[in-house]
Amino acid sequence: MAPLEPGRDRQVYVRPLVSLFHARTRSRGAFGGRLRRRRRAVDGRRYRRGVHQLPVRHDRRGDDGRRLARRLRRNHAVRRDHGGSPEGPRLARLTRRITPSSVGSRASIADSRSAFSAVCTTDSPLVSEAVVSPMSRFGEIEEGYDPHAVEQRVFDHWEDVDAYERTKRHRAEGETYFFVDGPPYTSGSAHMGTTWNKSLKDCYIRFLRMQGYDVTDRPGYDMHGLPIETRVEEQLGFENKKDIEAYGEDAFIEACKEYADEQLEGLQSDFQDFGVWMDWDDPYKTVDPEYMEAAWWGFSRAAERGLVEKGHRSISQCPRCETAIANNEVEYEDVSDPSVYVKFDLADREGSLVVWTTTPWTIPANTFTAVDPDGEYVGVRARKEGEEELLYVAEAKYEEVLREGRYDDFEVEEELAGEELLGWGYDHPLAAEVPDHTDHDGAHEVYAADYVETEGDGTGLVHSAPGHGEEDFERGRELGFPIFCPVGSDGVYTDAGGKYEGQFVKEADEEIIADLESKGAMLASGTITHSYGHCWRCDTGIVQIVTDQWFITITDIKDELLENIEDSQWHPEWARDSRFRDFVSEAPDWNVSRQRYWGIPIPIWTPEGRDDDEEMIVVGDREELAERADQAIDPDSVDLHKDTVDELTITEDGTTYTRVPDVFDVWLDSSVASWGTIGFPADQERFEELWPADLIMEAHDQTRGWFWSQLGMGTAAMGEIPYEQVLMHGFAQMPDGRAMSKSKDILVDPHEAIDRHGRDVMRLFLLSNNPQGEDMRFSWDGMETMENHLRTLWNVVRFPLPYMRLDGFDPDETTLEDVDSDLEVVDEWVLARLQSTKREVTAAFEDYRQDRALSALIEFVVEDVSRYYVQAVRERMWDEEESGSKTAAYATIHRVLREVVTLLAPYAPFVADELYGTLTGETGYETVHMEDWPEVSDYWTDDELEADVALLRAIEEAGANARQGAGRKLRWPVTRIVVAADDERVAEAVARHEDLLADRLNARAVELVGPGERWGELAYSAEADMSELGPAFGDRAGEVMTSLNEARIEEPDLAALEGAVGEELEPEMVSFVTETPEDVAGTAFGIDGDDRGVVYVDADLTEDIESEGYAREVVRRVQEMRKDLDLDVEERIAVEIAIADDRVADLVRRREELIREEVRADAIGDVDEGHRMEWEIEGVDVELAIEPAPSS
RNA sequence: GGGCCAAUAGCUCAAUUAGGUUGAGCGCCACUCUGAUAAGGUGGAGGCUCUCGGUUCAAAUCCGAGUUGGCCCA
Repeated sequence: MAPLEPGRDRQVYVRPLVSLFHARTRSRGAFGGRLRRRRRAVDGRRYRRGVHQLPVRHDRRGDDGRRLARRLRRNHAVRRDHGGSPEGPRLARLTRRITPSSVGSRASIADSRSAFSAVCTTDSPLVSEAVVSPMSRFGEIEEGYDPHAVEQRVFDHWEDVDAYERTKRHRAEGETYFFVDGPPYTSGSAHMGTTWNKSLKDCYIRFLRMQGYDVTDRPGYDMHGLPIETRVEEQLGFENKKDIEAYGEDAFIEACKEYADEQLEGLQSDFQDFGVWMDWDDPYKTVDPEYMEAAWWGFSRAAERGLVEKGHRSISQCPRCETAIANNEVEYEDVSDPSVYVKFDLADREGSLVVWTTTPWTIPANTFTAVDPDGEYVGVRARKEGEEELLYVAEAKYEEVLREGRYDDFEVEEELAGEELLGWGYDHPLAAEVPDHTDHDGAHEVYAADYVETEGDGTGLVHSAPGHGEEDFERGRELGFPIFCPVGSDGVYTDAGGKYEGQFVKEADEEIIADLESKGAMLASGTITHSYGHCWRCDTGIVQIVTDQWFITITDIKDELLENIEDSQWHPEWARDSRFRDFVSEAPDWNVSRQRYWGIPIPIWTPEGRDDDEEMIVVGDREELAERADQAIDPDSVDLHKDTVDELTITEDGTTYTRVPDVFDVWLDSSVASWGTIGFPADQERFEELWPADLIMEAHDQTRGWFWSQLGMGTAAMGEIPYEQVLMHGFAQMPDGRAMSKSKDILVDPHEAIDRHGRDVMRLFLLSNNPQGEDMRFSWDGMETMENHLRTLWNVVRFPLPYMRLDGFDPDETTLEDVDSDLEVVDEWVLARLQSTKREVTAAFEDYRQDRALSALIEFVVEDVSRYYVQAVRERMWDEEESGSKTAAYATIHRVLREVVTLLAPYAPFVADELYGTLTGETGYETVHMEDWPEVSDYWTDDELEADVALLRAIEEAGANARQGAGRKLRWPVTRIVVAADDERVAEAVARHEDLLADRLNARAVELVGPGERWGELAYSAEADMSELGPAFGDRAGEVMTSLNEARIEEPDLAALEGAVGEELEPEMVSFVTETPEDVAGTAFGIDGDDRGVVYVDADLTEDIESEGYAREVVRRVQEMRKDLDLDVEERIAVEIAIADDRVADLVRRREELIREEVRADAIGDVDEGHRMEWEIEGVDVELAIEPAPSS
């Protein structure tokens, strides 16, 4: 790692403090004997002040002025009125003294600020610095969290300090980490799924950088392929390939490039706008010659291994695009198609075979009929309209088939096994219409085939046309048949189609059905709705035809592929083991050729007049192309697209080779990303250093896509899987659980999410979702919640700043270690919680569960820091006197907040950076993203203390509950609370923190009933432990539990309980529960579901308590009236109190002193003018009036 | 039609590698607090843990069959 940037003397390095304390172990044991514990190292070493600080001073020069100016600008723009500031009395007082009458206008605020600073300089070096630089550490931050304002400022700041470049340089010497970006396809803008994907990538990259890695972060774009071609065709108003030819290949390719570039710009700016830090100046593009060369290289390696062949195969063809498409480009949707039952008349015997098909247009190419040799078939004698026939179908299907044929009646005449049908001959039903139909030896006979199901759809006899289907094709080849396919690449019958020549196949269906009917070959004809394959781009129904295509024969290396899978780790694991492996084992050879234009040209040259794979030349890179091509080309500047390379020929040994016209399947482009992204094969060095990828992360649709294509190419070319870790996330769904769909306009636009809540909030929400395999359901509520959490953090950071500023607290001069002896228990506790939070966050991150890490962090901020710690230390910070305790609180909260914003940085990079800047000023890095990931300190770890405070908090909570149960508001003191502790630990905690408990529960006294002791007036019942009762009582366990729950006994004694229940019990089976007397409210407290004791609140009223209670009621109302008048916190007033009830009036009078003090009243007496209100307090009418004191 | 994953409060999720009386946050309602205030506290309502079977003294959890949703394959 490189803490100091070479050549940058202005860099201040703050070494992470925690790391120095690894050797120290903090003293253990439950609360010792003193409230404040003194920390001492076990090894007995003492630590000198400041020894951990590298005293590198900041040298203000160069572009620093710019930063300063920017910060000044920012600071002044956000200054707010001090008058109503919630920063506490001390600050308000000071401010007022300086600017007695000028609060409000922006100019006067600026004045007041420097005046204020000047006053504070006498005893505060930090504040004196603030005169020079108002926006130094602890500069004021906005009163409310405004995501958009923060984000705009941080964008500016990043630009000003070159934050991204600086952060990368900062890690330049770190261990390399090779992340590969799965290239999004450049059509359309970023949707929520893409946004989630990039946010995840950004989050992990930032995390890895903070851990010290030099992370490869080159983004990529997938820019070739049919989707862009079809978009451009639409724009140009084209209908088919002939239009493209007419327009000109060169021009069309250029148009595609322009379109892709345009789309790329949109994506680039979106991703940058989301706060994603990747190398946007240098993305890899699949259309760049350097990248295309990587594909050529990979393909040529596969060819060297003998894995490239040209094959006559059955493929899915899009008749509009006139190209083969891969199986995984076929999309299935429900359509209505013909459903016909056709009779094939048997040649040498009575009767016909009945077959079923939804594609009548394939009947002309019928070559044989398939049966399941082990299946059961029947011959059925059927009658209709006086005519009689013998029909052969599967036994399981005959009733259904005959019903379809509307026969009057029928009977099974013959039962026979499938194998008995083998070899039966029949007549092609359209022999006359299609004269070129197959009629070779063995054609039109019955054969066995494993794709036949006697109980599936159809008749159990399968019409087989090897020219129109993969299975039929395979079987036809096995049988040694020539393949008959009378359909061209545009889905139109060729001359081999006879009568149907020139017709588009789907349109010929009708005529074929009519012809079959007129020949009496049609048993039944209807329609059916079923799912049928369509072109993924233009939605045209595909046709199965046989053409010549280029393949990578990955089935030859299937074992190697499956082995290589083992070298990758997937998160979640099942994605690899239950899903990817299945997909890979079933994957057929990869058809990589497309008869299109916008793609990487296949680098194969074949001898003129031949186009097979016998004597092909496969070119591996531009260098080789330049060497072998007949034409002169410059390898550095040659563009490798089709329009260029089609012209090139190669002549060797007297033979001239021409390029095959096809381009690659676009999936092949991204399959080479792991080396294409690092400039291989041109750049060997980086390849050696980085390859294979350490991590990739994409959504679950990529099992069939990029996860697979990379495995295929990596294995074919390199013999290895090109990635090690895979994080497979899910899809973004609508708030109601529907899939998002751009074409149906069902979506939540990330830009809208940003408009409503900002980038940090959106990222926080996205990243709070489980990234492993599960879909993310978008939720505006969830967004709102995240914004609230950030607001809480904002307020927490904002709270201590004014006090620190006033006291000139310098976290570098006064570190946590310096104030060790002044730390109070609550400080030690929050530091301990910080350690366990870091431990949890880091572990979750390393387990690829950043969502769990985030919730641990948020819980710490909201629950522990905001709701507890800040509450607990407020009064210490308000203290005007110098105090060790106050300084200790400063040091503590500073450490906590600084680490919290650091942990938050990967999630909410904007707000984390701004808060970090405020906390560290000029002494930190330019950006939080350069920080090291906070380490867990053993020294500050204290699991026992964490557990203890958890107990105290539980007691407090239960006490508040009991209070409410007793009907006594917190404002009214109670005489005492009684804590019945179940164990020694609870008793210790209470004993030591009686004052704290008394204070927080507003009790005059705290009594402790230790474990084993009993508090009088309590009854007991029992609670059953079902894990004990179950085995002991078997099926009566439930019944015994019920009687236990209902039992009431005076002593928590097993014998008494046995008496009450009438069963023999063991001590482990039950725990006793106290039943509170009526005049006392009790609430059980516990942790993690385990009861640890009970708090009782004695709500008995005494005159003294009533006196204080009523007085405080008056105080609160006066305070509210002060607020009505918008009085300054310090402003003195006069108060008039008129109470309708004499007794209450007397009680209140006893506490006049308290009232005067609390409401800052000089006098209690008559008020003439002023603010007057009537109140009802506990049923008593009270009239109050206040006015500002005449001369204060 | 097949494979994988998911299904627990209105919403988002927990429930500790192998069963033991279902929990949290957000939202909602009521009360409360009023020097973080577009906050804080307490309580409440809200669940045949998707359905049906099975194993077991005992199933949200294990097994089988379905239903719904998502992805993938045909």
